[in-house]
Amino acid sequence: MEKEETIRNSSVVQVPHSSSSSQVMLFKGKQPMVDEVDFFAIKNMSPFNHEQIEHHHHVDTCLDLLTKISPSNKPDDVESDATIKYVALAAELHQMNVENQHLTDLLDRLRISYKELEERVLRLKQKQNSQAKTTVRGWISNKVPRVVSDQASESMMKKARVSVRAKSEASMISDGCQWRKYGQKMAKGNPHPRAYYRCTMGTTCPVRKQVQRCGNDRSVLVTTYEGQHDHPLPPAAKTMASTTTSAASMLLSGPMISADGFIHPTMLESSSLPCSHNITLSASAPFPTITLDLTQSPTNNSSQGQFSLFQPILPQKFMSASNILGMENDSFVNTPNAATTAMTSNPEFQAALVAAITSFIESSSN
DNA sequence: CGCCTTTGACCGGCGC
DNA sequence: GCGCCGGTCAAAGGCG
Repeated sequence: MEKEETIRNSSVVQVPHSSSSSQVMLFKGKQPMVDEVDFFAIKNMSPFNHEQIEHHHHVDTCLDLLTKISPSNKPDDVESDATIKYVALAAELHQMNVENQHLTDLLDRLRISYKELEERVLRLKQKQNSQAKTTVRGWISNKVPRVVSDQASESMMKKARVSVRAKSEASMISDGCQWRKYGQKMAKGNPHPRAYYRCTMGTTCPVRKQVQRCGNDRSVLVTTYEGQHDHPLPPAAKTMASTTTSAASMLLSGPMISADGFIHPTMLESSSLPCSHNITLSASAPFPTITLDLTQSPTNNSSQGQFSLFQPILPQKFMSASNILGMENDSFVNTPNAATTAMTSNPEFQAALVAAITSFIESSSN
């Protein structure tokens, strides 16, 4: 009750930011007129480091919503409509705060897991080196499991796939890119053919995608993306590229790799990640695949669930996942490694991605 | 004519 | 070694 009262008596204003996104600031008590707000003063009042706010672009998730306020500062009736919106926003911010805590915990566990895996790889390398020295002419038996090299890891990164499941009657979802079909095959276990496309927006672009209807549900179109674009993209395509690239990076960044060195798709499932049912992982050979399931949503149903990906409404929705991470810029597609590194280093990525997708689906249903 | 799709052939990886 | 399978190639044909 105390928390709810606190939220009701809090106000939120949009604060212009240097980037394309805007900041949401929460104020205690009566909502100030925007003209009266001294943003620098507000930032200085924040219990958080000023520079931290500037760099993280998501101060909203860090605000303390539990602070008590004086009853004399309740908003009056004239402001009730706006207050309702503020309350909704404040509640959302609080929810994000909780999710942030969950993800922080998850990140801690992943760090531990990564550390253990790193040590294991190191031990295996040392063991392999010692074996090579003791073998005639350094010959290594192919019976000895080979340690994945850095080059192999890089190759694996390129081979990582992001699969998007969406309800659609169209033969192909619109994702803002230009594609050329170069093959079609019948895949085992699915009565529907699988079509192969390559990106034609760049002469040397390595990005490919496969489109196939789900064998169990014909209304579900499964689009699998592979590779990273090597050319500038239009905004709609950029949002998709950033989403799939970061999803692939998330896939390979370690969440599903445990201390024993093997991939465990169930790790995310058992984690505290919110909405984890929307993201599934496949460790099946030869390529690791992350699946973003857009067919299942609390507000989704069979009659409203059909949509085309990246209609005009979508860029903003997916952009929110990029914006919240402060990486919405043109250089992104040309610096995938840096971008994905930045993205995976941010524990809020998964929640932002899921939130963006969920938000889009909800918008499509309305 | 250029670009696209179609479709059978071909290739390489993998399991038996 | 062989067959299966996924993925790609490239010739042929369609379309604007």
